[in-house]
Amino acid sequence: MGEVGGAGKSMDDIMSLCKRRGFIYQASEIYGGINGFWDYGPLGTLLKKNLRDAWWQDVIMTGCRGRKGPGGQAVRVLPLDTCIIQNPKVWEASGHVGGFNDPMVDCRACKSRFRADHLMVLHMRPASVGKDLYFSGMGTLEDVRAHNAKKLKNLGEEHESFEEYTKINEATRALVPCPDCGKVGELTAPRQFNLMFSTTIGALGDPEKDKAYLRPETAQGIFINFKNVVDTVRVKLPFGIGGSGKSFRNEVTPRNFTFRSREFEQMEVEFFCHPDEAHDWYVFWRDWRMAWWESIGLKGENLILREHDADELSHYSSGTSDVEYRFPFTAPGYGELEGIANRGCYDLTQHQEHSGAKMEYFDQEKNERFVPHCIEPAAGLDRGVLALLCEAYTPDESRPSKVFMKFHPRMAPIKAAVYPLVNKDGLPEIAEKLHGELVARFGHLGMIEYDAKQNIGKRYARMDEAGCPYCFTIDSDTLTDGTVTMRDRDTASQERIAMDKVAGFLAEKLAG
RNA sequence: GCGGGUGUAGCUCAGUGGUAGAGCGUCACGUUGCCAACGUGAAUGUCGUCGGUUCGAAUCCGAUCACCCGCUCCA
Repeated sequence: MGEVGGAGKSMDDIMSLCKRRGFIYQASEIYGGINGFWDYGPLGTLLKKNLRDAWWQDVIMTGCRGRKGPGGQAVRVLPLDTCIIQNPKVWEASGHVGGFNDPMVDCRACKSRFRADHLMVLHMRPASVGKDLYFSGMGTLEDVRAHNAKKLKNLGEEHESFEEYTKINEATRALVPCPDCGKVGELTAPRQFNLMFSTTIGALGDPEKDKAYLRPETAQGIFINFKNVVDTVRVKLPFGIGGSGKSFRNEVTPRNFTFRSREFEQMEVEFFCHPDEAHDWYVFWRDWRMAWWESIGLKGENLILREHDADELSHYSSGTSDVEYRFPFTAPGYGELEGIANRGCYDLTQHQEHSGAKMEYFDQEKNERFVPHCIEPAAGLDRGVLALLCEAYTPDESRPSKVFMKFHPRMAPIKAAVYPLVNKDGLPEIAEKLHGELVARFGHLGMIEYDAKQNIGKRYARMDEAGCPYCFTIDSDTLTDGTVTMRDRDTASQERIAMDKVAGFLAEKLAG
């Protein structure tokens, strides 16, 4: 059954439309699927491309669409395309290898989580009790005894064993109490949490010795090339480096359609500046990124900019905001589309320490040497696509399709459709000519549909579900006065416009 | 990872042990000509997968996979 979210839309209905119209398919579907992976169909691929292209155009190619920076200067962002696989030391420096590599144990009852190799189990069989007793805690034997002091008070000093939870067999684990809540049998088996996908380099590679990782974020590729860019491109601080690409995370629980996928695409910028300017640039990027998502059709109360509380911030960040969208499955809450973080000099410093390469920037005018600070606007492309799909989905009982996809024209996979009202009387020839002209001019932006089959209502209805914003229909009047019917998706209204004005009309609408 | 639910045609679903179904969509032909119209016809299925019970399984049992929901997780 469809769960109706805050936006009043059913995720089940959206998913079924995505399949039906070729937006998104389950990956490896004919083999039963694969958890956490999704493929894009023809329309979905175009939608995703349009969103990615808009980001490239607006962020990289036109420097925030010409918006002035906090000091009134033009914003410069350079493109970069780095490898999914890098030297594993990159991920040691970034902190992705390490902390989360240890086996963990969860308590199902109180939800506490413990390092399995720190969790110790004390096994006793006191004569006074005559059966097996188990106690748990962290640290040394003394620590565990102290932790369980009350219970151990009258049980003496003798014990059968004292060992790591990881060394204990499954049957015995069921008898061990949680060190926090004391409930027995609620602890899970030790589990390895490694959110990075690993792979082996070389056809004869050793799985351990030649181990490498698929990147969990594109950002590190930018940091490790910071010096290259500074040294080989005539560029001065402040400036950004950005790009888009696939990243991979072994999510504990892939969920919510494409929202939390194990393979996903990011659009990230690292914007480098003087430490004193970092906060102003953070505010700039935060506000502009919010405005950008609004500009492509995510508006109103479904989109919010949320500043992180102090206790949410990473230890190195002095400010982080999320652009969040209220998806049907998060409502009344929100899900993150993009995080804008003031990361200080953390990343460059980490790489400087781990690699030994100097990450300092020398400002000749001020004769000042420093490690730049960095603002990171990091967006999820697939999440953006999902938000566009959810936002566009518009139930409408009054129209034949019962639903239409209200994409912003700039995002729409199909930009326009050209139809002869009837498939005779010379109309197809005129329609095909107009179609050809529109393809030549707008084909690089999206599909231009042509269809002469079936009645016109059916063709309009199909375009409603595909989210095509404008249909142009050639009829017998076109032969005499040169006008065509422009049918608007959102209002289903019709208007006659001169055929030679169609391209100009479309150009204006698609500009965004 | 835990708990609950679901899985039959492209989509929505019916089918509780005995020949695989419906509506919509798709395609063809005819008619019509500005909103899935009408008529006629057609194509489309590893019944999620594997195994078991049975003379016989979409149906009963077990395992497994996938998706949805609630917790958890999201460095």
